[in-house]
Formats: sequence, structure tokens, C-alpha cells
Amino acid sequence: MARPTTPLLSQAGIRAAALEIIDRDGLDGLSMRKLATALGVSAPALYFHYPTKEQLLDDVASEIMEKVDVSAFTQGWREGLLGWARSYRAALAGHPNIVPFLARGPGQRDASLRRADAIHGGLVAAGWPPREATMIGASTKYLVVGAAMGSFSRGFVDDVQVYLDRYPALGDAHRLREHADAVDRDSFEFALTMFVDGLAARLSRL
Amino acid sequence: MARPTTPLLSQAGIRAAALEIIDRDGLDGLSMRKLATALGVSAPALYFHYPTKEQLLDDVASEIMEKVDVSAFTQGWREGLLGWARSYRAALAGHPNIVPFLARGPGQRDASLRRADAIHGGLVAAGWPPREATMIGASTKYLVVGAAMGSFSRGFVDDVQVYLDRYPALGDAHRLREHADAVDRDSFEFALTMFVDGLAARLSRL
DNA sequence: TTGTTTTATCTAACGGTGTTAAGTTAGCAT
DNA sequence: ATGCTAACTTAACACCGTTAGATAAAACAA
Repeated sequence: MARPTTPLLSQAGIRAAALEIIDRDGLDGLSMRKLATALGVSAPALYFHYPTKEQLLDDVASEIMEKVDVSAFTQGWREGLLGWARSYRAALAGHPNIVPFLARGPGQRDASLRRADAIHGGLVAAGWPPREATMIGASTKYLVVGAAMGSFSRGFVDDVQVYLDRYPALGDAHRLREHADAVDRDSFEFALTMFVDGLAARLSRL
Repeated sequence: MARPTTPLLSQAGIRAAALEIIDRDGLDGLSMRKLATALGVSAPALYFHYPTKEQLLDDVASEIMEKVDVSAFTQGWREGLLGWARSYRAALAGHPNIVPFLARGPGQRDASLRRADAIHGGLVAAGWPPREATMIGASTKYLVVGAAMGSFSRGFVDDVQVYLDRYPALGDAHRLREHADAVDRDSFEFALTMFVDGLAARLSRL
């Protein structure tokens, strides 16, 4: 049982299985041995397709980031920023367990730079000074990543306070958790709206 | 060499050494064995003082969070929010390597609850509806944590220069690396200002 | 003072991790 | 048919968090 007639593994298949485990068992729940078992293979076989676990996670992260959409900048900076932020957050919220990894350095890839360029260019084209365009991009990313981290770590103090305010009649943790996603999205939308309102006021003063 | 004349370890000493290693070598750079070696002791000795690595990290995180100041809410919601956000960010920026742990942290401690109460209470006292007060708290936390994650994940954009001709609109973004700290702080201040401006406009409409 | 218990460390070891080394065989080119 | 490469295998290494059991000093009881 050495080399199979038809290959058992592929990069795409490995990534898919890895993401499935991460979504189900968390980032710490992913080990190369568990991943290999899920694929019906021994652990070192993975290293024929991926040089390192880190590289595999990088690819999984990039795959997720590819769903981020920056096309709305053609309709104006406000629409562009909102569209980007929302699709960015949606992408992260779909796989909250990988956010702590994702937030620590997807930067230097080609696709990522193309996105950054579209954002920066869209803002500058709308009249924002380049320096402020950079800060707007960074700020929006702060909001998205912060919100994603928040939803990643749900169940803790601040969130409890949120639940109690919004669903005062509910004392039961199960039903609270049911609405956790909606609460998260509300807070994110609120933050985004306030931020963009502040931006609009500033741009009109400029 | 069994029991020493005077104890070699203390919880405070262990925490301090752990934080030092985290600051220097990163979160993954902290192992119980390395920590023990730094303290001139064998690894299992640590378990007499801390039941688990997780618990130790919890304590280190709490120690950091104790520097967050919420007192400015006595001077108004704007001042309170700005003061809280800035001291919160300063606390995290001082130890960026622990942020990924801290952000998923179980802040289920008394101090954390007291802070949340002060924030929520200060906002409601200033006329914010309770539901919006909690969203403001969540939003601010998003900004702080997102900004802290950003500064944590410095280390990307190494060879952005290579891409500059391909993505001309990046413009001055290639200096992100050199001025990472300044850009981070400026962007955070910018985001915070825009957010609070948006809030002020909304409150006056309310 | 002696004896006992508790405290703070030690060494050894268990099962887990990412990863490397070396062996085995299928497919393919010569 | 021969040799080369591809895609797997098992064995093993160094590290990880943590537990078990031994040991000796300290603290306390008689």
C-alpha cells in the first residue's frame, strides 16, 4: 500500500477538510494527524502537498478572504466602504474559529494587495487625501476584525450584557445563544454606520 | 534538593516571567518548560502554583486589563468613551503578543463586570438608550481589539515594494512598515474620532 | 525534643504535537 | 526491461502540557 493508483489527496481537498475541522472543533482542534485521519491517510502524506501546517492555514485563510468584495467602490466611497466592510465581516463570521489566525498576517499576498489597492484608490478618487484613505482602510479593518473576534469569543461578559439588554425576558442561555449572531451583526452595523457618518461629516468639511 | 529553604516561586513572579517571555518570544514562544527554566526551576514545579497554563494566561491577561481606566465617564459620555478606549488600547498595545489570547479571553471576572457596568451606566446616564449603550460598548471594543490585532500582526508587508509598480494606487502605503506604530496609533485615533463624531450627531438627533 | 503532617520542589513518564527520514510501490519515459 | 519520480507508508525525533511518585525541608503537635 505505497503509491495509490489514483492520488488520494489534493491541495483543495486538504484545505476543505482542514476548514471543516476548524469550523467544527476550533483552531486548536486541528492537528495534522486528525486531518490526515479525516482524509483516510497518514499524517506525513499531507507534507507531500503542503510543506507546513502554517502554509496550509495561510491557504485556507486566503480562500476565505477571496470572498471579500471591493467592487462597490465604483458606486462611490460610501457604498464601497460599506460593501467592503460587510462582505469582509460576512466572510469572517462564516468561519469565526479561524479569525485569530487570519488576523495575524495575511497581508503580503497578491489578492490581498489588489484589494488594498482598490480600496485606497476608490477613496482617493472620491476626494480623500491619501494619508486619510490609508487610515480609513485601517480603521475599517479594525472594526471588522474586532467584531469578528467578538463573535469568535462569544459567551463572555460584555456579550452577556448585550443579551440582557436586548432580550431582557430571556434568562436561558440556550435561547440567548440563538440570537448571538443577530446581536453581533447589529453591533457591527451600528459601529459601521456611526463611523461612516463621522467620515461623511469630515469629508464635507474638507 | 527537594523543598527549598525559601520558596523559589510565587504566582506574581511566575506571571511576570511569563509576560516577559510572551513579550519577547510571542504567545507561541511561551512553554511551561521554558518558563520554568527562566525561573531556575523544573516545569512541574509551576503546577504547584498554577493548575494549568490556561489559568496562568488568564491571570496575566487580567493583570493587563487592570490598567484599563474607566473613570472619565464622570466627565461625560464623550470623555468617558475616549478615556476608556485610549487606556484600553494602550494596555493592549503594551503587550500586543497576548492580544489573540486576551481577545478570546474569559473575562468573567469581577473587575471586568465592574468595568462593563461603569461604561454602560455612564452612557445611559448621558441619555443613551440602554440598547444603544451596549452597542456603543461593543463597538468601541471592536475598535480597540481590532487595532490591537493590527499592531500584533505587524510583520506583513515586507516586500510590498515589489508590488508597487503593479499596484500604483498603493502610493504611500509602502511606508506602512517603517511607520507601523505611528500609523497604528494615528489610525486608531482617527477611527475613534470618526466613530464618536458619528455618535454625537446621532445623540443630538435623539 | 521527637514525630507527624504539610509544603515545595525534584525526576520520570504519558499521550499529544509538528515534522523528518527512510522504505515501498505505482506510473511513466527511455 | 530499466530507471526515475510521485504518492503514499511506518518509525522516529524533539517538543508540548500535564500527572505520578519520590524527597526533603518547614511547620506544627506532643
